[in-house]
Amino acid sequence: MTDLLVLSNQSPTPMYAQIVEQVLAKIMSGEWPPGHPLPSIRDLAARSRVSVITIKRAYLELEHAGVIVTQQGKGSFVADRPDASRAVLMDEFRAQLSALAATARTLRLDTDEVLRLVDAALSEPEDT
Amino acid sequence: MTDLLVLSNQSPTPMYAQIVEQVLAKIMSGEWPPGHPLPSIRDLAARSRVSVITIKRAYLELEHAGVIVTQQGKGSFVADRPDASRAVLMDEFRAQLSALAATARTLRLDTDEVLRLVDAALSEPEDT
Amino acid sequence: MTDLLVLSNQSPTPMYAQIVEQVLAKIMSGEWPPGHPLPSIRDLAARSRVSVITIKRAYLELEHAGVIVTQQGKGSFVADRPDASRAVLMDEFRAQLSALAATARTLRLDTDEVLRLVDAALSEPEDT
Amino acid sequence: MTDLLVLSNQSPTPMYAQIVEQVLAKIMSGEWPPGHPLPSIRDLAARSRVSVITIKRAYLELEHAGVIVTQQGKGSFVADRPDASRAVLMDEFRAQLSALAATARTLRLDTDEVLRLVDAALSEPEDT
DNA sequence: GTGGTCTAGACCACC
DNA sequence: GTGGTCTAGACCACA
Repeated sequence: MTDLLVLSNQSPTPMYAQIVEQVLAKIMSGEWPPGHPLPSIRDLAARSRVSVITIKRAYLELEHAGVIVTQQGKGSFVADRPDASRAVLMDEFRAQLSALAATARTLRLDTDEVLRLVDAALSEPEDT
Repeated sequence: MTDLLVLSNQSPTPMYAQIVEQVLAKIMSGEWPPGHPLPSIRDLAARSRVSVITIKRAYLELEHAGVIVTQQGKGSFVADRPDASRAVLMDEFRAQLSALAATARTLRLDTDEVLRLVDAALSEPEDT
Repeated sequence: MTDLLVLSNQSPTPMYAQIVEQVLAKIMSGEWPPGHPLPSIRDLAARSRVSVITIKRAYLELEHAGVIVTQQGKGSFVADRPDASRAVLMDEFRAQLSALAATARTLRLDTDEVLRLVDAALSEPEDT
Repeated sequence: MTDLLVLSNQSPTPMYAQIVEQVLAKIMSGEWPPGHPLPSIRDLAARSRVSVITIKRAYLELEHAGVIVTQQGKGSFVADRPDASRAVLMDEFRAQLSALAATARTLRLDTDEVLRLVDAALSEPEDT
C-alpha cells in the first residue's frame, strides 16, 4: 500500500476535509504511529494535483486538534497523543449521531427499523 | 405554540435549508396535510426576520422535490403526494447513515457499541 | 353543451388567460356569433368560483382587442368584427411558431422530423 | 464574437431563464463540450450587468436539470451527460408543440397550412 | 392580498 | 481567485 492519500475533486466533500479524514484514518489504523512523518506538503501537492494552500489548511486543522505537530523546516509528524485523533472523530461521530436521530424522528422511523438499517450500513463495504 | 419556524443564522446549515427541513417536519407530522396552505412568503419573511428571497429559495427547493405546489397570486400548498416528503427525507437519512458508518469504521467501533449509541440517541429528547 | 366556461385553478395557465382562450374558441367555432351575449361577470364568477376582478380583467383584454363590446348595465357581447378574434389568435400563433422554430434550431432537429412531430400533434386529441 | 450572453430585461421571459436557454444553446452547439468551464458567476454578472444572484439562480436550474455541475471554489462545468441538455429542450419543445397545436385547432387551420407555416418558420433566419 | 423577479452590496467557505 | 448565502427594498403579474 502506498503511503499516499487518495483525493478526488469529484467528491462533494471539500478536498481539505478529505485530507483530514484520510490522515485520521491512517493514524487510527496504526499505519501511521506517533512520530511517523506525514507526506511533505509540496510532495503531496504535486502528486495529488492539489494546491499547496489547501493541504496546508488541512494540516493546520489537524495541528489545532493536536493530532499532528509541525516542525519548521522538517515537516509534520503524528503527535504523541493517540487519543487526539480518537477525540476528533468521536466529536464528529456524536454530531452525525444526533443528526441521524433527528432525521429518524422526523421520519417517524421505528427504533428497531433504524437499528436494522444501521446494522446493514455497518456491514456494507466502503461506498467511497 | 407559535406555529412558526425557528431559524438561526449562526448554524452552518443555510437558512433556506433550515426552512426546508422544518416544512418537511410539519408535513411528516401531519400538521400540514396535503392541500394545506403554507405561510405566505412575505408573511413568513416578516415574522422570521428573513429576506423574502430566502423564503422563496426554500419554497423553490420544495417545489423541485414535488413536495409543494405554488400558484401565482394564490400561495403555496402541500402537494397531493405525501410520498415526496418521505422520499426527500429518506435520501437525507441514507446519506447520514453512510457517513456515520464510515466514521464508525474509521473509529473501529464495535457494531454492538454503535447500535447501543444509536439506540441511546433515539431515546434522547430533542437536542435543539 | 352548456353555455359556460370550464376553468381549472390547477392549470399553469393563469385563470384570466383561460377565460380569454375559451371565449375566443367559442367565437371561432361559431357557437357565439356576433351580438351573442357573454356570460355576466357576476354569474360566471359565482359558478366558476373565480373572483369578479379576474373575469373583468379577461373581458377587458378581449375588449381592447376589439373582440367583444361592453355596454354599461347590459353586459358584454361578441363584437361585429369576426376578424378580430382571428387576428388575436393569429398573433399568438405566429409567436408560438417562432418560439417553436427557435427551439427546433437549437435542438438541431431535422425539418422533416419537426414536420412529422407537428403533424402528429395536430392529429392528437385535445390534451387539456 | 463576444462569446457572451445577450440579455434583455424588457423580455417577458425572466433573465435567469434567458441565461438557461443560452447556456443550453452553447452546449447543444458543441461550443461548450462536456467538462468545459462556464463563465464564473461573478464575471458573467459584471459583464452582463446582471446581479450575481440572478446568474446563480440560472446555474442552479441547470444543476437541477443535470446539465452542469458546480464545485465550491472551482467553478461550474458542463456535465458529462450530453443527453441532459437535450432532454430539457425536448421537454420545452413538446410543450410548445402542444400549445401550437391547440391554437391551430382553435383557428381551424388546415393541417397542410400549418405544416407550410412551420416549414417557412424553420427556413427563416434567426428572428431575434 | 398573493407570488415572481431583480438589484447592489455584503460576508463566508473553499481552492 | 472561485462559489454560497443573505439582506433590504423595489417593481411587476395574478386573484
